[in-house]
Amino acid sequence: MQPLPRSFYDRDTELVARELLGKQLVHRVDGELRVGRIVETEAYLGVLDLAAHSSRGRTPRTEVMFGPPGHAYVYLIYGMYNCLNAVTGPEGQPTAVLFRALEPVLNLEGKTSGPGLLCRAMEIDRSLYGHDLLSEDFFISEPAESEEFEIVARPRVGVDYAGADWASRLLRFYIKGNSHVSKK
DNA sequence: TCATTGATGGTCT
DNA sequence: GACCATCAATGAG
Repeated sequence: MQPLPRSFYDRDTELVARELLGKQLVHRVDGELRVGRIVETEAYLGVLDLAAHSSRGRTPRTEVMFGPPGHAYVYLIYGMYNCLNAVTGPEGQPTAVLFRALEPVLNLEGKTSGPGLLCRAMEIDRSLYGHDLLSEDFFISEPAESEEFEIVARPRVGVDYAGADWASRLLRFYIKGNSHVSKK
């Protein structure tokens, strides 16, 4: 089990969002590995994407997205939940992929069918902001054995504020038929 | 099953 | 001061 190479993330964000499906998110906490299979993602396309935090400009919060790919963008939402993203694309292009749901593989307790819930189960919070995903305690890897699956594309969740054009784009991806996907 | 609402605090204006 | 890439509880039907 080893991290995906940085070149995996340094590509088109929509492609990375699709290819992250079926991969394994790994976090080592207190020497114990927590592992989940990624079953749902969303792509955020940067400065032009009015649903993306980075479209509001470079701020302390969005800073990491302007840096090199393969790093974690973690933010607090609604004062209660953390959300995890992987920074994608070349340095200077503030694009990222949001992790929306996992299928439990190892040492996960509680629900993982939502971006806030999966962070809670994986024990991911803002202390991991900017963390390199090519590290030995927090990374994404190929699964031990891969299964065949179909990908479904749908509009992203909770981004109506971005206007009809961006809110309706099919930038949410999930594994068809998987019971851990956050919403039908 | 669906629509509504409260919790709770960082971020940006 | 307004908004928010969420979730669970509530109540109506």
